[in-house]
Amino acid sequence: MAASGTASNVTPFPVSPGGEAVIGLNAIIVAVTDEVPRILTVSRATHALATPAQMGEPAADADSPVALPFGPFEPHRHRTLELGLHDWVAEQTGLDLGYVEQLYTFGDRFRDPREQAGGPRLVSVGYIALVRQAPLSGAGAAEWRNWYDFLPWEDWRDGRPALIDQLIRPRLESWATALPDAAERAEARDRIALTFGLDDAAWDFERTLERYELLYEAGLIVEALRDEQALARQSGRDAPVDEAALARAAGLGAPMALDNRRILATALGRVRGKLKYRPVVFELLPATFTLLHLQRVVEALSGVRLHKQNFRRLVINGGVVEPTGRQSTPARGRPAELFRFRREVLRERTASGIGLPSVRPNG
Amino acid sequence: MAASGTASNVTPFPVSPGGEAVIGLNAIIVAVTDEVPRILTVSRATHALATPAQMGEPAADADSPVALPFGPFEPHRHRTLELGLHDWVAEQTGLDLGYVEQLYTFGDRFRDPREQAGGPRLVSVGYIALVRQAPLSGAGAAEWRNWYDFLPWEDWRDGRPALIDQLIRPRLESWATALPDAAERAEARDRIALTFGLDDAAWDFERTLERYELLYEAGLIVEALRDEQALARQSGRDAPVDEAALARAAGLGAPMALDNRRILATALGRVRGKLKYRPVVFELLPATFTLLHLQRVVEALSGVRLHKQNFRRLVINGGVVEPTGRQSTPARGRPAELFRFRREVLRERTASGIGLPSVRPNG
DNA sequence: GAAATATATACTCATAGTGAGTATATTGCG
DNA sequence: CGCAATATACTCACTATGAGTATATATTTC
Repeated sequence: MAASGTASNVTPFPVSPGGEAVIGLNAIIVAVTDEVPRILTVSRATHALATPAQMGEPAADADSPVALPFGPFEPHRHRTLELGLHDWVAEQTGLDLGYVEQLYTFGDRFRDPREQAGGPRLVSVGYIALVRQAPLSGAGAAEWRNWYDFLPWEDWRDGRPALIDQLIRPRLESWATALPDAAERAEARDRIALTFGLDDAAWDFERTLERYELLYEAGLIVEALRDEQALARQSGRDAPVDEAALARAAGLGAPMALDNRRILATALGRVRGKLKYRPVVFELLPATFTLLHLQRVVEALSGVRLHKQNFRRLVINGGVVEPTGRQSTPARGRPAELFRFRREVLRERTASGIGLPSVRPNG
Repeated sequence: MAASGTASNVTPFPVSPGGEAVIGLNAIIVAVTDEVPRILTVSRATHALATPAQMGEPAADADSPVALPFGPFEPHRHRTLELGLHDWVAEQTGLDLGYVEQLYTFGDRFRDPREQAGGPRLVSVGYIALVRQAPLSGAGAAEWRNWYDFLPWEDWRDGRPALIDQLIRPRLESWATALPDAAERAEARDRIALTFGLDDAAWDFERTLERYELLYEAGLIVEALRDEQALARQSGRDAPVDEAALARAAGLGAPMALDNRRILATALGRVRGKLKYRPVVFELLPATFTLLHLQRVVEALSGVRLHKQNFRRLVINGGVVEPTGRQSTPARGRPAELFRFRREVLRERTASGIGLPSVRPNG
């Protein structure tokens, strides 16, 4: 408003008549190494838009939350949103993104806290990129982090994570119990069991966003407490910091700047869903790989273990891979045949993904 | 640039440093009546941003292309993008949107031709809305149009549409033949057969965007000729209107303003994909319905015919619907039982959609 | 060198799901 | 009544899936 309120005198285009908005681009850059799904993060100090100094806040200290790579969208330089992303990711990290896919556009009020101080609405278009390796360079202080550091309840490869029974379940239940209305309480308990695969409900590894949102809503997440704080402070209300709640929340994964952890949850769900019906895993693998290697990457992303023999059958009979004739040279055990991705399937069959089983009640 | 170039003097926020961009919202509002999938369109004259008069062009005449409902995003009024959409759709059409889902964010250069004349980049966040009925009111001159008016090659309910063999195939093939490189030609022919289900390739009803993009790339679509014209004119090149090509292109569906037909193709693919794994059809149906009614709606959207007995089995065994005990009163034939949607499945099973078969080579 | 360990690969088998039918049941209508 | 039109039930072959067992080929250990 302040900035472009006079725009209508210059051009006939209505420039955000209801106030100002700026467009940014967020990159969720994914790689899998050593059976760990990793995402690229930047320290908040190097985060283009969210530098605390600009807000008059104290500069980012050691344990300031990390953020997803972010860059402005520059219409004059870039023909498309995706090309814009490609360019500044290359500048900041030295990575040349291969497979890129639009994730979602995030535009909720106060997702950038500076909006409370009269700043513009920050609308971010999020993109998922799948890359092969992890040699970083470039201007930004980027770092690869384990995806499950931020969403630790999502990794069921070693069975149901202990923190679900030890921390999440009791806290969610006491939150549900504290709800005013009886019907609301019942519905909340239902929702808890279903989203987290408790009792006789099955674990659905695609419901990542629902789980994050439930935890956020119940105030069990650092970001939820932080945002509540900020809102209270803004509206002049008394806002005592609940140190005990903060300490508890710290056990539920590492926090991130702004709503970046929500974006991460959205992205994980999207990637997991896509695995099932499009052969996207291969973007994360080298040109040749063993079937176990392929399986481990799928497991790392989906967060569940798969039946080895059936996985093999699925992937071979599906025609998604073909043998190279060469063999791996493992440290121990029998060598395995090296396979390559059959690029042709990208155009052939419609549903050529990597099949994933539905996980039964007992994980 | 002109408008908010002084923004940095007022606030510390980098407002589109690489030039200007404005955010808009596009609504793809879908209903199915009389076995016809319909989308809500507005005449371009009432289109909020794209009024030709604002560009000094001649006012919209009778056969000016229609457009998707469009509205600005007003950060001050609206907490979220979706709520903003909800509000101006209600104002313009009187519709109260129920199911709404974000589709995609479109931000390519020159998607609004006024950008060539120095206008800002128009970034549009598209939303799909599924609604039940079609009583229109409100300020805008809105109208329900058959979705397949714009994408006539997508409706295979009566077998492969004649225009694929009569118009699309020969024109695409002569386009492919005219390509300079031999490898390019071979690849193009391959692509044509695969995207349109020719020869021994199967028809994949989800590849709607690929088909539109192929037609656009081959210059067979009115919009492609129009955009090429505009670009040529802008760069000062000689731009003779190819009336013959335009006349031919008119046979391939009704054109739309801007890139709205591309948005429509994207949306159709999304809806078709979603039918398979989420029970979204019911947003388009009344509270109770016969199984045939349900099937016809699915067929209308997917564009293919389904096996009645198997559809019935799938939908009942899947627990997606439940009988009401009441019966329909048909004009002819045996009355059918009325069913209702089992809302519970939204929370229960993960994959409770309406199953769709893969269509075999001979449609 | 034999046994133990680790991994790869082949094969079986019960069960569920899918595609394509046939058969039968109800209605209105001439 | 006989017919057209629709609904509903049931069959059957085939394929896909989940969960195993069995066997092959490497390295490590004793």
